[in-house]
Amino acid sequence: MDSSSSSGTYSTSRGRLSRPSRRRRLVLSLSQKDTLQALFQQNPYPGITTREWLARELDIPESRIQVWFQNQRRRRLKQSRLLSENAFKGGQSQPLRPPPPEARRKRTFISPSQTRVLMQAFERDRFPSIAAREELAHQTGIPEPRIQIWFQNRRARHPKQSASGPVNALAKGPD
DNA sequence: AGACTAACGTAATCAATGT
DNA sequence: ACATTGATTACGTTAGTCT
Repeated sequence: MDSSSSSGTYSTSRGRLSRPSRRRRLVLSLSQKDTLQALFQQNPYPGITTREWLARELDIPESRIQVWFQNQRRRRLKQSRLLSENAFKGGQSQPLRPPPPEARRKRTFISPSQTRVLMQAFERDRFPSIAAREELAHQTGIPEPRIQIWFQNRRARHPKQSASGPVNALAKGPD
């Protein structure tokens, strides 16, 4: 399978018998990491414009850029905590608060018919694999990263209603 | 085998949109 | 005002890469 649509290399899916549920892991090149680190130093919270510019510049999907920044912020926080584990005397050690300057991604509109497709898929499987998500993306025309977010939000807001419990567990007891 | 880290999970929250 | 819901965050976990 190709694996060469970008300058980044993807893992060669070691022929796992169980179908992979995650997307193949991206391996960043040295120069890609360089650019990411440089931009991170300028702004650890890049907006959609910067992320999309980076995505084009590095030939990496924007969603992967976004995840890289999420992971990198965490690495930085952990690291700075180790450095200042007991040397917190100078005052607050700059909690790296998020002053979100740049604009977010514009809200994606999902039509009722698209929502129906997603709902049906959700009932079949609340944790769709990358293949399933891409299939849904193809069916609906919604980008796969947006579908992933849709499922995350859906799971959080519609918790499983006791799969093995009684069907009518709506009434929370009379008062 | 262990370190590193991309991918992915939840929970809370921000924010746009519709009522 | 308020409900709904997409987007973003911090933080924890899973799993592929590399030494």
